[in-house]
Amino acid sequence: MLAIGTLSRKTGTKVQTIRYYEQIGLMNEAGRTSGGQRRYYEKDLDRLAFIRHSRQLGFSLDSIRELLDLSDNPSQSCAEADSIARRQLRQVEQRIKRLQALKKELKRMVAECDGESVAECKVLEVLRDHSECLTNHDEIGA
Amino acid sequence: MLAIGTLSRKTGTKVQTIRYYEQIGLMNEAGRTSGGQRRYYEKDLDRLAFIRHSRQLGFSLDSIRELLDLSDNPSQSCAEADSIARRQLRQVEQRIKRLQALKKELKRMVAECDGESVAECKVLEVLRDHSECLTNHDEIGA
DNA sequence: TGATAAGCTACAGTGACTTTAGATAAAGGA
DNA sequence: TCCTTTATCTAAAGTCACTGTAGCTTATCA
Repeated sequence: MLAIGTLSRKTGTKVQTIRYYEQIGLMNEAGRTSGGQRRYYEKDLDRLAFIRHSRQLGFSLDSIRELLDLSDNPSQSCAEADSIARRQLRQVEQRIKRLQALKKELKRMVAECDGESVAECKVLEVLRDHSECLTNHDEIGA
Repeated sequence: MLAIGTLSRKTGTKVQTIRYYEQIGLMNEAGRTSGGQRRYYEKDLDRLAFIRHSRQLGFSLDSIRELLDLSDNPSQSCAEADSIARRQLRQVEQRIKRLQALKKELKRMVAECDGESVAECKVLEVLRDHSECLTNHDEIGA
Protein backbone atom coordinates (compact mmCIF):
# COMPACT_ATOMS: atom_id res chain seq x y z
CA MET A 1 0.00 0.00 0.00
CA LEU A 2 1.47 3.28 -1.14
CA ALA A 3 0.86 6.68 0.39
CA ILE A 4 0.04 9.63 -1.83
CA GLY A 5 3.48 11.11 -1.21
CA THR A 6 5.11 7.98 -2.61
CA LEU A 7 3.07 8.26 -5.82
CA SER A 8 3.97 11.91 -5.87
CA ARG A 9 7.70 11.23 -5.65
CA LYS A 10 7.69 8.31 -8.06
CA THR A 11 5.84 10.20 -10.79
CA GLY A 12 6.95 13.74 -10.16
CA THR A 13 3.36 14.82 -9.57
CA LYS A 14 2.34 17.19 -6.82
CA VAL A 15 0.20 15.64 -4.14
CA GLN A 16 -2.53 18.17 -4.80
CA THR A 17 -2.50 17.27 -8.45
CA ILE A 18 -3.11 13.62 -7.66
CA ARG A 19 -6.06 14.59 -5.50
CA TYR A 20 -7.26 16.82 -8.32
CA TYR A 21 -7.11 13.89 -10.75
CA GLU A 22 -9.24 11.89 -8.35
CA GLN A 23 -11.67 14.75 -8.04
CA ILE A 24 -12.24 14.96 -11.79
CA GLY A 25 -12.51 11.20 -12.08
CA LEU A 26 -9.26 10.56 -13.93
CA MET A 27 -7.89 8.50 -11.06
CA ASN A 28 -10.14 6.06 -9.22
CA GLU A 29 -11.13 6.91 -5.69
CA ALA A 30 -8.37 5.58 -3.50
CA GLY A 31 -8.94 3.37 -0.49
CA ARG A 32 -8.41 4.98 2.88
CA THR A 33 -6.71 4.14 6.14
CA SER A 34 -8.76 4.23 9.32
CA GLY A 35 -7.49 7.77 9.76
CA GLY A 36 -8.72 8.78 6.32
CA GLN A 37 -5.47 8.89 4.37
CA ARG A 38 -5.38 7.61 0.80
CA ARG A 39 -3.59 4.36 0.04
CA TYR A 40 -2.73 3.10 -3.43
CA TYR A 41 -1.83 -0.09 -5.29
CA GLU A 42 0.81 -0.50 -7.96
CA LYS A 43 -1.85 -0.30 -10.66
CA ASP A 44 -2.76 3.18 -9.44
CA LEU A 45 0.87 4.14 -9.74
CA ASP A 46 0.90 2.82 -13.31
CA ARG A 47 -2.22 4.75 -14.17
CA LEU A 48 -0.80 7.96 -12.76
CA ALA A 49 2.44 7.40 -14.65
CA PHE A 50 0.41 6.97 -17.84
CA ILE A 51 -1.44 10.21 -17.18
CA ARG A 52 1.72 12.16 -16.43
CA HIS A 53 3.58 10.85 -19.42
CA SER A 54 0.66 11.70 -21.65
CA ARG A 55 0.51 15.20 -20.18
CA GLN A 56 4.21 15.62 -20.84
CA LEU A 57 3.51 14.74 -24.44
CA GLY A 58 0.97 17.54 -24.47
CA PHE A 59 -2.25 15.51 -24.47
CA SER A 60 -5.23 17.24 -22.89
CA LEU A 61 -6.92 15.62 -19.92
CA ASP A 62 -9.86 14.88 -22.19
CA SER A 63 -7.64 13.06 -24.66
CA ILE A 64 -6.03 11.19 -21.79
CA ARG A 65 -9.44 10.15 -20.58
CA GLU A 66 -10.12 8.64 -24.01
CA LEU A 67 -6.75 6.92 -24.08
CA LEU A 68 -7.32 5.46 -20.63
CA ASP A 69 -10.71 4.13 -21.70
CA LEU A 70 -9.08 2.43 -24.66
CA SER A 71 -6.37 1.09 -22.45
CA ASP A 72 -9.01 -0.38 -20.14
CA ASN A 73 -10.65 -2.23 -23.04
CA PRO A 74 -7.75 -3.99 -24.75
CA SER A 75 -9.82 -5.91 -27.28
CA GLN A 76 -10.84 -2.84 -29.25
CA SER A 77 -9.12 -1.65 -32.37
CA CYS A 78 -6.07 0.46 -31.99
CA ALA A 79 -7.29 2.88 -34.63
CA GLU A 80 -8.74 5.36 -32.19
CA ALA A 81 -5.63 5.62 -30.04
CA ASP A 82 -3.70 6.11 -33.24
CA SER A 83 -5.96 8.93 -34.38
CA ILE A 84 -5.74 10.69 -31.02
CA ALA A 85 -1.96 10.52 -31.23
CA ARG A 86 -1.97 11.79 -34.80
CA ARG A 87 -4.21 14.69 -33.86
CA GLN A 88 -1.79 15.51 -31.08
CA LEU A 89 1.11 15.34 -33.50
CA ARG A 90 -0.61 17.76 -35.87
CA GLN A 91 -1.23 20.18 -33.03
CA VAL A 92 2.38 20.03 -31.94
CA GLU A 93 3.55 20.63 -35.49
CA GLN A 94 1.30 23.66 -35.80
CA ARG A 95 2.54 25.12 -32.55
CA ILE A 96 6.11 24.69 -33.68
CA LYS A 97 5.36 26.48 -36.92
CA ARG A 98 3.74 29.39 -35.16
CA LEU A 99 6.48 29.68 -32.57
CA GLN A 100 9.10 29.69 -35.29
CA ALA A 101 7.40 32.65 -36.92
CA LEU A 102 7.38 34.43 -33.56
CA LYS A 103 11.01 33.62 -33.00
CA LYS A 104 11.90 35.13 -36.33
CA GLU A 105 10.16 38.37 -35.53
CA LEU A 106 11.49 38.58 -31.98
CA LYS A 107 15.00 38.00 -33.29
CA ARG A 108 14.59 40.76 -35.79
CA MET A 109 13.26 43.02 -33.05
CA VAL A 110 16.17 42.58 -30.69
CA ALA A 111 18.70 42.56 -33.51
CA GLU A 112 17.60 45.98 -34.70
CA CYS A 113 17.65 47.49 -31.25
CA ASP A 114 20.88 49.25 -30.41
CA GLY A 115 20.19 50.20 -26.82
CA GLU A 116 19.47 53.89 -27.32
CA SER A 117 16.62 55.71 -25.69
CA VAL A 118 13.12 54.38 -25.71
CA ALA A 119 12.14 57.01 -28.21
CA GLU A 120 14.00 55.20 -30.95
CA CYS A 121 13.61 51.71 -29.54
CA LYS A 122 13.00 49.24 -32.32
CA VAL A 123 11.39 46.75 -29.99
CA LEU A 124 8.67 49.16 -29.00
CA GLU A 125 8.38 50.44 -32.53
CA VAL A 126 7.74 47.00 -33.91
CA LEU A 127 5.17 46.32 -31.23
CA ARG A 128 3.48 49.61 -31.98
CA ASP A 129 3.26 49.06 -35.68
CA HIS A 130 1.89 45.73 -36.65
CA SER A 131 2.16 46.55 -40.33
CA GLU A 132 5.92 46.18 -40.07
CA CYS A 133 5.52 42.52 -39.33
CA LEU A 134 7.07 40.02 -41.61
CA THR A 135 4.67 37.35 -40.51
CA ASN A 136 1.01 37.16 -39.85
CA HIS A 137 0.58 35.52 -36.53
CA ASP A 138 -3.12 35.27 -36.00
CA GLU A 139 -3.36 32.86 -33.21
CA ILE A 140 -2.29 33.78 -29.78
CA GLY A 141 -0.38 32.23 -27.17
CA ALA A 142 1.14 29.21 -25.74
CA MET B 1 -14.80 59.29 -30.95
CA LEU B 2 -14.76 55.56 -31.50
CA ALA B 3 -17.17 53.02 -30.08
CA ILE B 4 -15.87 49.86 -28.49
CA GLY B 5 -17.06 47.81 -31.46
CA THR B 6 -14.89 49.87 -33.77
CA LEU B 7 -11.81 49.17 -31.66
CA SER B 8 -12.85 45.57 -31.61
CA ARG B 9 -13.06 45.32 -35.38
CA LYS B 10 -9.91 47.32 -36.06
CA THR B 11 -7.75 45.26 -33.73
CA GLY B 12 -9.44 41.89 -33.92
CA THR B 13 -10.12 41.96 -30.20
CA LYS B 14 -13.37 40.80 -28.65
CA VAL B 15 -15.39 43.54 -27.02
CA GLN B 16 -15.31 41.70 -23.71
CA THR B 17 -11.56 41.48 -23.91
CA ILE B 18 -11.27 45.25 -24.28
CA ARG B 19 -13.47 45.73 -21.24
CA TYR B 20 -11.34 43.15 -19.45
CA TYR B 21 -8.18 45.12 -20.27
CA GLU B 22 -9.81 48.19 -18.79
CA GLN B 23 -10.79 46.24 -15.70
CA ILE B 24 -7.23 45.10 -15.04
CA GLY B 25 -5.86 48.54 -15.73
CA LEU B 26 -4.07 47.78 -18.98
CA MET B 27 -6.30 50.17 -20.88
CA ASN B 28 -7.25 53.52 -19.39
CA GLU B 29 -10.81 54.03 -18.30
CA ALA B 30 -12.67 55.19 -21.34
CA GLY B 31 -14.86 58.26 -21.44
CA ARG B 32 -18.59 57.66 -21.60
CA THR B 33 -21.55 58.98 -23.54
CA SER B 34 -24.51 60.33 -21.61
CA GLY B 35 -26.02 56.88 -21.93
CA GLY B 36 -22.97 55.22 -20.43
CA GLN B 37 -21.30 53.77 -23.52
CA ARG B 38 -17.51 53.85 -23.83
CA ARG B 39 -15.93 56.18 -26.35
CA TYR B 40 -12.31 56.11 -27.42
CA TYR B 41 -9.64 58.26 -29.06
CA GLU B 42 -7.10 57.21 -31.65
CA LYS B 43 -4.45 56.88 -28.97
CA ASP B 44 -6.58 54.25 -27.24
CA LEU B 45 -6.76 52.37 -30.49
CA ASP B 46 -2.96 52.54 -30.79
CA ARG B 47 -2.54 51.30 -27.26
CA LEU B 48 -4.88 48.39 -27.85
CA ALA B 49 -3.07 47.52 -31.07
CA PHE B 50 0.21 47.51 -29.15
CA ILE B 51 -1.26 45.18 -26.55
CA ARG B 52 -2.71 42.80 -29.11
CA HIS B 53 0.43 42.67 -31.17
CA SER B 54 2.47 41.96 -28.08
CA ARG B 55 0.07 39.21 -27.08
CA GLN B 56 0.38 37.70 -30.54
CA LEU B 57 4.12 37.63 -29.99
CA GLY B 58 3.49 35.69 -26.80
CA PHE B 59 4.25 38.39 -24.23
CA SER B 60 2.40 38.00 -20.94
CA LEU B 61 0.11 40.77 -19.80
CA ASP B 62 2.65 41.58 -17.09
CA SER B 63 5.42 41.99 -19.64
CA ILE B 64 3.11 44.12 -21.75
CA ARG B 65 2.42 46.29 -18.76
CA GLU B 66 6.17 46.86 -18.41
CA LEU B 67 6.54 47.58 -22.09
CA LEU B 68 3.68 50.06 -22.00
CA ASP B 69 5.25 51.83 -19.02
CA LEU B 70 8.48 52.13 -20.99
CA SER B 71 6.59 53.33 -23.99
CA ASP B 72 4.95 56.01 -21.87
CA ASN B 73 8.36 57.30 -20.72
CA PRO B 74 10.31 57.75 -23.94
CA SER B 75 13.36 59.34 -22.37
CA GLN B 76 14.44 56.18 -20.55
CA SER B 77 17.00 53.77 -21.84
CA CYS B 78 15.88 51.16 -24.24
CA ALA B 79 17.80 48.48 -22.39
CA GLU B 80 14.85 47.25 -20.41
CA ALA B 81 12.56 46.81 -23.38
CA ASP B 82 15.38 44.98 -25.04
CA SER B 83 15.81 42.63 -22.11
CA ILE B 84 12.09 41.88 -21.95
CA ALA B 85 12.13 41.03 -25.63
CA ARG B 86 15.22 38.86 -25.23
CA ARG B 87 13.61 37.02 -22.34
CA GLN B 88 10.59 36.42 -24.53
CA LEU B 89 12.82 35.17 -27.32
CA ARG B 90 14.51 32.72 -24.99
CA GLN B 91 11.16 31.42 -23.82
CA VAL B 92 9.99 30.93 -27.37
CA GLU B 93 13.19 29.11 -28.27
CA GLN B 94 12.81 26.80 -25.29
CA ARG B 95 9.25 26.01 -26.19
CA ILE B 96 10.26 25.18 -29.73
CA LYS B 97 12.95 22.85 -28.45
CA ARG B 98 10.58 21.05 -26.18
CA LEU B 99 7.89 20.76 -28.80
CA GLN B 100 10.37 19.34 -31.26
CA ALA B 101 11.27 16.62 -28.78
CA LEU B 102 7.58 15.87 -28.35
CA LYS B 103 7.07 15.79 -32.08
CA LYS B 104 9.84 13.27 -32.45
CA GLU B 105 8.35 10.96 -29.89
CA LEU B 106 4.80 11.30 -31.18
CA LYS B 107 6.05 10.53 -34.68
CA ARG B 108 7.79 7.44 -33.45
CA MET B 109 4.65 6.42 -31.60
CA VAL B 110 2.32 6.63 -34.57
CA ALA B 111 4.91 5.20 -36.94
CA GLU B 112 5.25 2.05 -34.89
CA CYS B 113 1.54 1.50 -34.59
CA ASP B 114 0.11 -0.82 -37.19
CA GLY B 115 -3.58 -0.58 -36.35
CA GLU B 116 -4.02 -3.89 -34.61
CA SER B 117 -5.89 -4.37 -31.38
CA VAL B 118 -5.36 -2.14 -28.39
CA ALA B 119 -3.55 -4.97 -26.65
CA GLU B 120 -0.54 -4.49 -28.92
CA CYS B 121 -1.00 -0.78 -29.54
CA LYS B 122 2.34 0.96 -29.60
CA VAL B 123 0.79 4.30 -28.79
CA LEU B 124 -0.61 3.09 -25.51
CA GLU B 125 2.48 1.07 -24.80
CA VAL B 126 4.73 4.06 -25.15
CA LEU B 127 2.46 6.11 -22.92
CA ARG B 128 2.44 3.37 -20.34
CA ASP B 129 6.17 2.97 -20.22
CA HIS B 130 8.04 6.20 -19.79
CA SER B 131 11.37 4.42 -19.72
CA GLU B 132 11.03 3.78 -23.47
CA CYS B 133 11.26 7.47 -24.14
CA LEU B 134 13.97 8.81 -26.33
CA THR B 135 13.71 12.21 -24.76
CA ASN B 136 13.32 13.60 -21.33
CA HIS B 137 10.51 16.02 -21.43
CA ASP B 138 10.28 17.47 -17.96
CA GLU B 139 8.17 20.47 -18.49
CA ILE B 140 4.57 20.19 -19.36
CA GLY B 141 2.31 21.69 -21.81
CA ALA B 142 1.65 24.60 -23.90
C1' DT C 1 -41.74 55.72 -34.31
C1' DG C 2 -39.94 51.55 -34.16
C1' DA C 3 -36.90 47.96 -35.39
C1' DT C 4 -32.33 46.41 -35.08
C1' DA C 5 -27.67 46.51 -33.81
C1' DA C 6 -24.59 47.56 -30.42
C1' DG C 7 -23.55 48.29 -25.81
C1' DC C 8 -23.97 47.82 -20.65
C1' DT C 9 -23.08 45.17 -15.90
C1' DA C 10 -22.28 41.32 -13.21
C1' DC C 11 -21.08 36.95 -12.76
C1' DA C 12 -19.84 32.18 -13.94
C1' DG C 13 -16.95 29.09 -16.67
C1' DT C 14 -12.51 27.41 -19.07
C1' DG C 15 -8.07 24.17 -18.35
C1' DA C 16 -5.00 22.35 -15.52
C1' DC C 17 -3.62 22.99 -12.01
C1' DT C 18 -1.45 25.75 -7.49
C1' DT C 19 -1.82 27.94 -3.11
C1' DT C 20 -3.49 28.72 1.36
C1' DA C 21 -5.37 27.88 5.92
C1' DG C 22 -6.21 25.21 9.47
C1' DA C 23 -6.79 20.77 11.17
C1' DT C 24 -5.64 15.69 11.75
C1' DA C 25 -2.76 11.34 11.18
C1' DA C 26 1.34 8.52 11.00
C1' DA C 27 6.02 7.31 12.09
C1' DG C 28 10.18 7.26 14.62
C1' DG C 29 13.10 8.30 18.56
C1' DA C 30 13.88 8.99 23.79
C1' DT D 1 4.28 6.34 26.42
C1' DC D 2 5.11 10.80 24.92
C1' DC D 3 6.78 14.03 21.75
C1' DT D 4 8.14 15.89 17.65
C1' DT D 5 8.32 15.98 12.93
C1' DT D 6 6.56 14.93 8.68
C1' DA D 7 2.74 13.74 5.93
C1' DT D 8 -1.86 14.07 4.92
C1' DC D 9 -6.59 15.84 5.08
C1' DT D 10 -10.62 19.16 3.38
C1' DA D 11 -12.43 23.17 1.45
C1' DA D 12 -12.00 27.08 -0.84
C1' DA D 13 -9.74 30.62 -3.38
C1' DG D 14 -6.28 32.01 -6.80
C1' DT D 15 -3.78 31.68 -11.42
C1' DC D 16 -3.76 33.27 -16.58
C1' DA D 17 -6.06 35.36 -20.11
C1' DC D 18 -9.74 35.48 -21.45
C1' DT D 19 -14.86 33.69 -23.04
C1' DG D 20 -19.72 33.09 -22.43
C1' DT D 21 -24.30 34.09 -20.55
C1' DA D 22 -28.39 36.60 -18.91
C1' DG D 23 -30.97 40.35 -18.84
C1' DC D 24 -31.16 44.86 -19.63
C1' DT D 25 -30.35 49.71 -21.98
C1' DT D 26 -28.66 52.89 -25.69
C1' DA D 27 -27.70 54.41 -30.34
C1' DT D 28 -28.67 54.57 -35.09
C1' DC D 29 -31.18 54.71 -39.18
C1' DA D 30 -35.25 54.26 -42.28
